[in-house]
Amino acid sequence: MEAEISFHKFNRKARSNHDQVARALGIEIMSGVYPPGTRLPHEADVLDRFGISRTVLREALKTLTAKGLIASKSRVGTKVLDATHWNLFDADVLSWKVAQGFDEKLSNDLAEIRRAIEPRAAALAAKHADRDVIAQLRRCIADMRAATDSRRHFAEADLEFHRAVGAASGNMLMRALSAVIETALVESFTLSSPVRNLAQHETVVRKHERIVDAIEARDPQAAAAAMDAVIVRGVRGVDGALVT
Amino acid sequence: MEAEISFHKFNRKARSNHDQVARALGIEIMSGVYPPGTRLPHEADVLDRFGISRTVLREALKTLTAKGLIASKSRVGTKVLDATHWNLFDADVLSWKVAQGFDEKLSNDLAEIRRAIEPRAAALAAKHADRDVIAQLRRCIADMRAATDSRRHFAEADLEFHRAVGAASGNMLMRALSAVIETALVESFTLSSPVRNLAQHETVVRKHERIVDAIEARDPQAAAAAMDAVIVRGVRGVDGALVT
DNA sequence: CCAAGTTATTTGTCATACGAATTGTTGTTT
DNA sequence: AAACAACAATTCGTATGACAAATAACTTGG
Repeated sequence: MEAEISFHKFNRKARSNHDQVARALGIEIMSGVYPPGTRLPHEADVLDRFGISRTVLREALKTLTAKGLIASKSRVGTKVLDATHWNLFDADVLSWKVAQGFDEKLSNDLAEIRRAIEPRAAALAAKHADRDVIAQLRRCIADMRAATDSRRHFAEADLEFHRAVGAASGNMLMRALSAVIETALVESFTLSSPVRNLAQHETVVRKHERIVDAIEARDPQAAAAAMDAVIVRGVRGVDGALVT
Repeated sequence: MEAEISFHKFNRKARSNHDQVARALGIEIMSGVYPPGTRLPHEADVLDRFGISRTVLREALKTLTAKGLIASKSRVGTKVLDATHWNLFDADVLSWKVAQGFDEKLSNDLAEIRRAIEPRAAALAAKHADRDVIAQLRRCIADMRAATDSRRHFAEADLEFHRAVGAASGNMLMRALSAVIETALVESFTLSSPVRNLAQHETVVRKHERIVDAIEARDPQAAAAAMDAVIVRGVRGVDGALVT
């Protein structure tokens, strides 16, 4: 029980009790501690382990069920579902996945999705972006340029830009998708944080600027191309891998 | 007698109590009965309304919280979150959204996402699809061709094909995304089910066949183009709107 | 040996009580 | 009178114990 307490302290957001339990179990499922098809320990055991009441555990399990990780049946127990059922586009699930291990495969998969979604979002934004949206994008660029001090600050400004483009697409689904993906990327930086020099910093900012220029010029194809360049650069770059 | 009353409310899975409550509240939130920022009724009122215990309600609310629809704080109550927080790529949430009203906007948004994701998934599949995957895709085609009796059968075979392509991409995230989107499309058919004649049926099947041909020929660009053609045809087609 | 009924186990639901947190109120002080 | 601080009320969070429902495993009669 003491071990669990110390584990909880690593939780950044010390939220309510069942959220911590859900996160702990979620990460363990991702890690393969409980492979798909197997059963979780009985309620009593988990209760003992975390030192919580049954109410809390059941709410945690309900959260995991809602996110597609597990399914409970009477008598047979709660078993871990196949990975195909996991809601990977849930911010929490993706966060757990990243926390469990941000390997190259996941990194590539994320990049593929980005290359599929974001250029099209930029193209859509170019079609019907009003002055306010463009001003907002410019502000994001300014924030990126100003964020020379901390790598985390830059990542957050970058995230904000890409989220804004997703929102500017006018497509609810694209906005949601961009938001989840960018959040996962930012979380991954907290694990592995390579260094970045100032010259590259300015280069990356310029590349983002070209996206806004294309959107303002109402040139969908150019916007898409500029966005794709930013993502590809991020993927292949030795330094800023996955940065943009 | 009473089994046929609801379209797909209890049609799908007459699951446990809290799932029904969660679904009911979820659809109401989508419908704007409780706009973002406002508070849900007090626990006591909802308890009364559904005639359930507090445990069930709390598990239902926990489910909605896990899907990003609501957030609870002590003393202030549980309030509906802004639509930006909703996990639209959760199968349930998307299903509720479709059940609430499948308007043209949502239809277009879905098509945009499909045009972004699926061609790239097909291209990836063309890069590294083995014999088994191709055989599976051929089987899906055969199912589609055979499904001349019921419109629903055809939709399900179609769904299976697109899901298989998503899986064949080798990208976990794309597979998950395709699965959610296609499921939402199939659900939308249960609401509006236009008619389809045999000639068009065969045309659509042929178009799908071209995708598999391109994948088998390991031609990513052709695969992407063929997939895009299928989706665009579905969007613009007078008859099979959104069918694929 | 088989089949139908029984039992045991595990999740699902209910009911009640108390704790924690926050906000509105009220009383005190300046 | 105004500002501040202590308090109370309200609402969610957690704990606890009991019972219901469902089903896998067992038992028993044929």
